[in-house]
Amino acid sequence: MTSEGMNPGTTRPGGRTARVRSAVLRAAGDALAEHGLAGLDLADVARRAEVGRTTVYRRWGTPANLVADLLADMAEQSLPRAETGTLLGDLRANARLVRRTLADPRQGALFKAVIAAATGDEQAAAALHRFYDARVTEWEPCARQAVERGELPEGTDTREVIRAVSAPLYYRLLTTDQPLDEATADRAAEAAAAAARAGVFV
Amino acid sequence: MTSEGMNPGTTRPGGRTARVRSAVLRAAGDALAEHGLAGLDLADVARRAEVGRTTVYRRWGTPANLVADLLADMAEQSLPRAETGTLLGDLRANARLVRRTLADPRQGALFKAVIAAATGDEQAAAALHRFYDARVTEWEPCARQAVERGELPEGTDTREVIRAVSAPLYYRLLTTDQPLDEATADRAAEAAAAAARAGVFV
DNA sequence: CCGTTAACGGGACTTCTGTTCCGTTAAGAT
DNA sequence: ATCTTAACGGAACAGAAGTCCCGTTAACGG
Repeated sequence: MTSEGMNPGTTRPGGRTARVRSAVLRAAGDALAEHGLAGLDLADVARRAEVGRTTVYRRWGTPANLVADLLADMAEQSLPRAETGTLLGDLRANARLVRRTLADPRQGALFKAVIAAATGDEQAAAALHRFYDARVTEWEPCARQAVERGELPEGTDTREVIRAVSAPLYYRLLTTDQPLDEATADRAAEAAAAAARAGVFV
Repeated sequence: MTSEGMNPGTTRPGGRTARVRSAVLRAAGDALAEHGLAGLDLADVARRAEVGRTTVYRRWGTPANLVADLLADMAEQSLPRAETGTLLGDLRANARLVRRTLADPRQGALFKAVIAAATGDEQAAAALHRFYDARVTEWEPCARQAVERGELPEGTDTREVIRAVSAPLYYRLLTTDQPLDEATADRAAEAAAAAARAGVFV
């Protein structure tokens, strides 16, 4: 007796199933970047992925579920952090990386869409939080090393320092029509460094 | 000859038309707060507002347009700024106000939904930008007075100081599952003040 | 290599979103 | 107060979104 309440893709995850998944996720990413979350039509995704319409409905069911799976996939590819030797140097490298990602037309649109999905669905939100957790974990050592070097006060919340770098960039992307240029990124890094040095994050 | 390409509500904006608009916007806000953007059904909004389904489709057409109109309405009610006499005091008051708004279940959900709408529609995005422009304009004098008092360096971008306060709060709301407590708000205000004093925003 | 059956995919079917039509109500002008 | 017609609202209609059925394909175990 095989358990019945099992969603498809779990018993035989390899071969065709894996190919379908990656094709669908790629297609979903493209569709999101082009039309945003509101324009995400599962039938359209199936067509782009050259996969049966029924398959997409069966395995993912809703746009939000599809986005959640896409985020789980994105969380696996982490961007390696910098090692410049100074806190400001490392934070600036991080800020510029984030800036470049958000300013890129395809990636920027994709991130916007994914955030939109997370605002309306618990599972997508959880997936998004895991994604950013992974990113912060990758870069957190920059701040920890700064504490060890004596650049930052003992007891600093190092993860919060990393988040302080990204926050203004995302805020600008979402709430203004101002461009995300490199000067903005550098300013974000400097602001985070200044606040951290002042002991705001202890 | 009356011009034909005129959308409804422009020639006779008073009386019934105005009542319909405010009822629909209120209903749209409720629906957004409850089900988020994805669950925003125009038929449902019409039912809540006790208004003809056809009317909603004719005057707004899409969820994004409805959100854009809702934002235009929200932008008119601005929250009065504080006057504590010090930069940190004013920024803290602002941070706590933003925190309270975002942490409130109804308002927080509404803001999330509205941001989601803005990520996928140009008009909604423009309306959102105007909304935040209005908010920043209301609070910008706090930073300007700090410059005049000598608390901040000459040439500081005062609007950017105000934005620096909100950014971490929105970032936390969207990308983490951590609670938006008052300590977080105070930290955001202190970080912005520290960065501004260090001359990051000149 | 072969057998079992998980997962896929095409097509018919159902349900719901959004449009059109047209009669009714009331805003604004005289 | 009266007239014109903008705007509303119910009902019928069209089209798309999503589900179900069932035959086909291929993953995994032996």
